[in-house]
Amino acid sequence: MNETTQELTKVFSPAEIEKKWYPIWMENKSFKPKKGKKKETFTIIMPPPNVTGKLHMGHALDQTCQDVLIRHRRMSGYETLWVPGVDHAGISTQAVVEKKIYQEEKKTKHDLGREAFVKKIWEWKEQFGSEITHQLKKIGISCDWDYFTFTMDDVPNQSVRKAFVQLYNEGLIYQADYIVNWDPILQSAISDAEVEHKEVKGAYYFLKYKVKDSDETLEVATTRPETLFGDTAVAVNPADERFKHLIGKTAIIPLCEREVTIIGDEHVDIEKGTGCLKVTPGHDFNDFEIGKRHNLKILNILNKDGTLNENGMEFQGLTCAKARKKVVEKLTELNLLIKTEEVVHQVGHGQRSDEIVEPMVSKQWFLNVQDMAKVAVEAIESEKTKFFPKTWENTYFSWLREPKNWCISRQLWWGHQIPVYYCGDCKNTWANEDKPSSCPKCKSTSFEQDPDVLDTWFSSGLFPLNTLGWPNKEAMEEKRFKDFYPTATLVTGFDIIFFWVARMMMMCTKFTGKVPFDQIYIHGIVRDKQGRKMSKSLGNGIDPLELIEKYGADAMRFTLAAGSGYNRGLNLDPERIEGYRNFINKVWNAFRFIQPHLVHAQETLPSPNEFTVHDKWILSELNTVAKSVNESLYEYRFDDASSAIYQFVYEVFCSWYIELSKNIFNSENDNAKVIRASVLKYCFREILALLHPFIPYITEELWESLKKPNEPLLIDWTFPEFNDKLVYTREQESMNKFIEVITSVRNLRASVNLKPKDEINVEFFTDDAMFAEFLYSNRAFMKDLARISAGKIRNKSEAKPKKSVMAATSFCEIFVPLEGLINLQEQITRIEKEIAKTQKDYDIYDRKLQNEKFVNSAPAEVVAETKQKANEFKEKLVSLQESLANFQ
RNA sequence: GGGCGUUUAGCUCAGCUGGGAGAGCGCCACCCUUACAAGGUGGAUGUCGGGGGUUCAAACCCCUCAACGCCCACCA
Repeated sequence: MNETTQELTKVFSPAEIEKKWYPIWMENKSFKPKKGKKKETFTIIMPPPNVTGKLHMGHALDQTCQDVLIRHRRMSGYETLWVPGVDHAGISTQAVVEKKIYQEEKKTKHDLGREAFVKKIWEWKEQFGSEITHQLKKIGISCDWDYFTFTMDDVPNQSVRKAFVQLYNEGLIYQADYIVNWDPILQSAISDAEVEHKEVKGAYYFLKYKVKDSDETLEVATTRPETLFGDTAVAVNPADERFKHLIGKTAIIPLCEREVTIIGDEHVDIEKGTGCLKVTPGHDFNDFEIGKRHNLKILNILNKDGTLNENGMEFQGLTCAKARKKVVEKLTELNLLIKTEEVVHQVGHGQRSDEIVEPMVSKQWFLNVQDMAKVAVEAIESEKTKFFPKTWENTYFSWLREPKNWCISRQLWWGHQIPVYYCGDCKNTWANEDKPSSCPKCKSTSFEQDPDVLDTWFSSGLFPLNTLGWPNKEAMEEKRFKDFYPTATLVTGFDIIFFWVARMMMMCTKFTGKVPFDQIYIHGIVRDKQGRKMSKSLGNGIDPLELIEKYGADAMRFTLAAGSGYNRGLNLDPERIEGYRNFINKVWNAFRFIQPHLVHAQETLPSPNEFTVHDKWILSELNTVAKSVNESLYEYRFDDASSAIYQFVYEVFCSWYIELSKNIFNSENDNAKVIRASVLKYCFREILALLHPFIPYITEELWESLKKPNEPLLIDWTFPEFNDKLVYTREQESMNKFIEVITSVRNLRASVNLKPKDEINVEFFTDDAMFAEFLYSNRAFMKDLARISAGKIRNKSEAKPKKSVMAATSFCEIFVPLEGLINLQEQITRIEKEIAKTQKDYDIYDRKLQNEKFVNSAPAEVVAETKQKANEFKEKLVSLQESLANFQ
């Protein structure tokens, strides 16, 4: 079947088009880097979705922004590379597979053993791990799949080992007994950043602590009475007159009757609580610090699963929550509980497990980030890397200016195992990139690797490097590390500025001396129509795959792009998607109109002396749009870019230029048809190019019918740019006047309820000679567009017809004689209203001009502009007033 | 407790370094006019959160109050 003669349906069907083009782009290698007309490369590293992830609106937005950018830069002549990947997501993947195995085999990971369990995870990954990738493809993303990187692949693993060993040997990675956030569900330490504080109802319990060899008792307030088994001191503020004299004495902890010293520490707030603090260095971050200052013993009272251990006496084996209840009961019994006050306070929860985290002291690996953080801060301060919008710097700085050393070890099995080895014979500890064959010190072959794995963000932090082959020389060569690093832009959400952006900045800069990206675009978070987060519990989630099925990927993409600028949220109303789907249908139908006329079109744009004013005007307008779209896309203003094109295609191209073409195609003037068809074709091709980054499928589909045989696919074609040869300011002005007058006539028709079929006579009165001439030469178009049967053009001084309806612009009066048809009073009212409105407009400017201070202090051009506006409204006002006088 | 942000038409939001308040959707009226009813033409709608200040001029700059949202912070 011949494409060009095939009847197109009135409504486009996205599904077929989408299915058709993705494989063609792939086959054509369009997603691969290619030298363009510009020298620079343009690289984006995709934030890798979790391997366990399901596509959600956040991904859709993230991917859309990146794809718009990459397609725009590709068409603009940069050598583009967009690297996709998937994250191994240590905790969540391990949890998913653990659950699955338990459901299917009733076995725990411990039943299987580490090796077998990890093998199971790999099997799971092979089977289900590419689901998210398939889903991403439906959006139409044009990344280079040959670069696809899984964060547990060989090269990333190598990069992690290399980075670790270097940091270790520099003394930046150290092992320490330190208080960390312990997740009792994961049974692993987690980093500070992975703790979320949530409001929880609790209570202050006021406890009685006896002072040894004294009648005095101390009143201690706590929300966690069950931790008293771990108390190793009681602290007061040394300046507190109430308790000063007790410092150095001994207090007796209730229940366990342990004797501890009463110490003085500045940390204790005299105003807060009772001014008297129980110190539990093993299970409280502050107390840990106090303990260090005073050399206190650390007592661990918890097991790894968060239950009390043998130090908990009779409460051993209970969870903290249960133990708390029992302890309170017991204290009440013993009359050691003074009172209880209910309180709502913030309690840390594990980001993944959603369980209360327990501060606990354990041996963990830490990365000293102090110096790296300084470098990362400096990179932004000196604008080596820029945030868009700039305000997100604050979030970045707030984290990096007071960095805490990063706890990088996790007690999991799925992840990059820490490359530290312990010699069983000489007790030597060392870090090694590759699996060693013997202890470097004593040559013993009896050694063990540290069982812990690294925090997932440790490997993510190296993603811009290892996706491009680092540190493997061959891989770097093959992946052209030198050409594509540093990358151009990072596109991501503000929720992972700490987790990911900061860490990439620190680590990548550390190992290469170069910042990983020139620019960082932070987009908003997709929320529902009412601005609420999309969540399972609210049931307000919108599934991108359902949207794609219902409206098409293009419509979804355009909607997301139109909503993305410098905002922090994108409240998605499904009705908007429908609106943009309709817009795409409009483009489709514009093509349906043009298509039959294309037989007349020349291969290239006609020479300027053959252009009509309409041609010059539309080419100028197109030029303006191309300019603003480019500017917007370099500033990540997807909203401005998409609305500029939308406006142009809908209101300028379809509503006017196509309408103005109908008269020509209905005429017998073959030459005019050739010119018009050629310009239409040129414009429409440019429009498709402008739209392509946003709505790639439909544009590629239509391009197929418009491209010359030797031309590439649209994805590989050229993005429109401002062309100073196609600027026709005079024609733009004339056309704007013409449009204003036609709108006025239509307005008049509506005011007397004329049907489209009813044709009218119109008399135009104008002293603007240029406009009069323009109007005369465009009279045929005026007739069609305003549905006029006959018209006259006269000077303003000539006599106006009686019994007419009238409208005025600043340069033209429009009269429609309508004897018998009009209600005189209605028309008078209408004109009076118009006069009032115009008077108001005029007054605004006139008042300014009356103000001497304005005339003297405002810039000359502002004054001149104001004068001109005032004159225009004055003219319109005079016309309206004269005409009203005529009526009466 | 600290920080950031938001408040503009019924809804979702633009509004760049101060110079006549905008868009989309929705709404109203009339229309199946030969690309498109997922359409056409025309129309209505706002004390730009409140109060003060700077300025010839404030949605925009400064101060202040209020409401809402987010992030960070040691669970007395």
